[in-house]
Amino acid sequence: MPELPEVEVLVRHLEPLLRGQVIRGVDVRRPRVLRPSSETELRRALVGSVFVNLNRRGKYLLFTLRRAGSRKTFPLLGHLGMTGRMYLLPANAALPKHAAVVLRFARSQLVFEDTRYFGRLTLDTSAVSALGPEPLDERFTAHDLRNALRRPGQSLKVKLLDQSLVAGLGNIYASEALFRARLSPRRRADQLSPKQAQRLWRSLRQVLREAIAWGSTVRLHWGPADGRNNLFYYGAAEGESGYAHERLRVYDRAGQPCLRCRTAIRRIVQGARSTYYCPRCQRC
DNA sequence: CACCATGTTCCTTG
DNA sequence: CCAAGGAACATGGT
Repeated sequence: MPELPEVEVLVRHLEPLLRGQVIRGVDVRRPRVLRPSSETELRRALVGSVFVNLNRRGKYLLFTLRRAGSRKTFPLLGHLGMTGRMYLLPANAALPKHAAVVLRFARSQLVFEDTRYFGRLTLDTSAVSALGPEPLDERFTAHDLRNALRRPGQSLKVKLLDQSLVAGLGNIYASEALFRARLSPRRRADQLSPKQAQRLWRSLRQVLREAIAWGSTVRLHWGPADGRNNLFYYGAAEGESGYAHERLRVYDRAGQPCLRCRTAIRRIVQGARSTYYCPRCQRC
């Protein structure tokens, strides 16, 4: 469930459900996702603690908890990796095949499910300090973006995925933002004019904001993965049939006509990952 | 069997 | 020392 918008929507959804919940038990089925925390470490910190709040930073979930009878709070860091999901189930519900960690409450349980186990749930929050600015923060300006892209010379697309420059963009929204800004993903990042940087800045924020707005209004499927792709990137809402990629204008549309000029969308590989773009609209 | 997949980190190569 | 590229992690879909 990864990029920034999905995490944001998940955080908004989960926060009111978690606040005040007391953790009675911790069930670790895949210790790998705790890295570098250990199972005993996590259990000792969490059992008896209560959820205070939940925030997002980049693609990370930041839980704040408090030990019973204490005023001091401590953080718990989550990351969904490529295939992670988090949701509440009734206390006695059966767990999915790829449940990685389960936090048990009196009447419900928080399930962290992750088929590929690339995600994390850990007491180590150090990764957050390496993140660049929040793209939707009002303090993040077009000038900041231009400076971030300035340093070495690399393609725009690859740079946008660098979480230390801007936090939260992933492979899908990086392509989408470049399409809207009409900038080539292959273009060197370090020589954008102020005007182009401004365009990219606006596009990037627009793409992320629209995705959050969309995910907030549609009824999403919060339960266990049912074998299909439940990402809201693809417009898969509960009770909806079909998976039209309507929301995405270029991603995964190789060979299809550009929505702006009808030229065939092209797929290239950059940094070992797929990039989609319109060779006509997105010139250097 | 082949290739692809929303992410991050570590290692090698130049 | 730095940047770029690749592999690894692990599972599933087409």
